[in-house]
Amino acid sequence: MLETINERPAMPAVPAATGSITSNGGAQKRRAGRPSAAVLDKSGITAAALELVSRKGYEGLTMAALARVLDVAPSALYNHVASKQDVLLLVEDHLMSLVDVSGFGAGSWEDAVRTWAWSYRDVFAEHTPLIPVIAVLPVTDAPQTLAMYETVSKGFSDAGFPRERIVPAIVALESFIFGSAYDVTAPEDIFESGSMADSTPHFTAAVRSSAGQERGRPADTAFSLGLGALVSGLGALRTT
Amino acid sequence: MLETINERPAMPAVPAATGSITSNGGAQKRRAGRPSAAVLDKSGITAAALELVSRKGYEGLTMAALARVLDVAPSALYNHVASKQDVLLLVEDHLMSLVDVSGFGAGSWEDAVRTWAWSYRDVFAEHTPLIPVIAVLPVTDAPQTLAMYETVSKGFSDAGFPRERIVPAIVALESFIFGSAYDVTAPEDIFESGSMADSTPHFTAAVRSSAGQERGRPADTAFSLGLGALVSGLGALRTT
DNA sequence: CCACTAAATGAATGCCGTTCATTTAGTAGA
DNA sequence: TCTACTAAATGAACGGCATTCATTTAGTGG
Repeated sequence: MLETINERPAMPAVPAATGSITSNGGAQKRRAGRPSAAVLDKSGITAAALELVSRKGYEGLTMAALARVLDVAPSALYNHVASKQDVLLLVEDHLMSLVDVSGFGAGSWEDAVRTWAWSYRDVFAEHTPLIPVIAVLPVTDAPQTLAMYETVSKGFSDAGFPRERIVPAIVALESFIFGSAYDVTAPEDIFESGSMADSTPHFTAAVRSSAGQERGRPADTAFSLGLGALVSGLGALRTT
Repeated sequence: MLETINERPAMPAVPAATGSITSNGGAQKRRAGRPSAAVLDKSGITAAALELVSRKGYEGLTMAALARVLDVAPSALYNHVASKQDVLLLVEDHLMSLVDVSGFGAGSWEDAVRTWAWSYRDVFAEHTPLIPVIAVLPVTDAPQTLAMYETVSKGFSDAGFPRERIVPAIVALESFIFGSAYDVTAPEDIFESGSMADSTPHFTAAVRSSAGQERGRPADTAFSLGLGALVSGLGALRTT
């Protein structure tokens, strides 16, 4: 019965951004002698990178293309970011503000986790090239990411999780979410065994059988199944 | 009590390879006029790529470097593979033969899944750049991968899984495994919130608390926790 | 010995991220 | 108003990358 309590939440998985790209957080200290009309700043670079990605995908996100969008020479970008990796970090942190954490503090812990997990997966399914970046990104450099973790941690704590289990539980859920985000991008026929079908009878039968019965995308079925297992398994760790 | 039944299996996670790199499966049809002493073939390219990766990592795996290892001009590689992506595919499929599926058919379904999952994660934790490749790789082109799926599918089927649930269950486990493989590569201090610690009290407390109590790598704790939840949750789908 | 062919060659191409000496243009203080 | 200072933009260059292609090399069946 896992799937019946684990349907996708009805709320939009990707609600309006809570963190808009307006400024770089006041970190920029205006000092003597500085020209007032800087063409570039981190928030502008972030916005341009996001627009470029949505139009051309991540292969289209090059420093040259980014500079062209901003009507600037490629080398000018290096006055504001240290590397292309830095640009990816900016984008990644912004995306974290799109993840829906509104369920924490509102309803049950289970519902909150499900809403969070679905929207988290949906956001990064569109941005899988950033997933390797996240794995290496120290949260210090990523205020929006840190804000998300704070909200989620509080939600777990309030739900009765022992403090020392909170981080491992979140990490386990995130691992599942990132892997599932890749899964969304897989071609539909990825499991067609083709000419070797004869030598893999069990697998071929399983593939055919699941393909027949599916409502919606295969990736959604697997995500729903795994998320249900994780929510009930991890939920059992609560002490209250 | 999840963790007590979910300890890492005592068996070596990465046993001796069952599939050695010896030939290209007899796919090469010798025809009239062909010179007998070809310097290159797919298995040789795979072995060289693997050696290169283990010595220099994936940044070191370039077509030029690969050609140098094989004592050949870079362009010569293109007589045997269509692209660098093709090389990655060859490597990826070989790695699948290193995943330990010996538990299926031997002990309980739970133990078999745990052994498989730990070794699967361990193999790809050393090869995270291949994870995006797997997501797009049709199994047709990957005989070792297909062989693994066949063994695992049979294991699930014999354990009493309804046919239509087998593929989604495997996909859910794999998603968790891939995400967890990234987690292994994360720096230890990735969650140090640094100067922003004051504004994230719950998260900071959770991080400190888990860091204190950990036996072994943090990634292992999270993997153990999530795997336990998945195994018990998915195991409940069995009908016998 | 010839005709054929798989395979290796090496030069060239185009794109990439990045560097750096130089120029531009605004501002604060005299 | 002039001068000194500085952040930011410039454009040419660099080295590395995957990939292409006309050409050469060297075995083999007829």
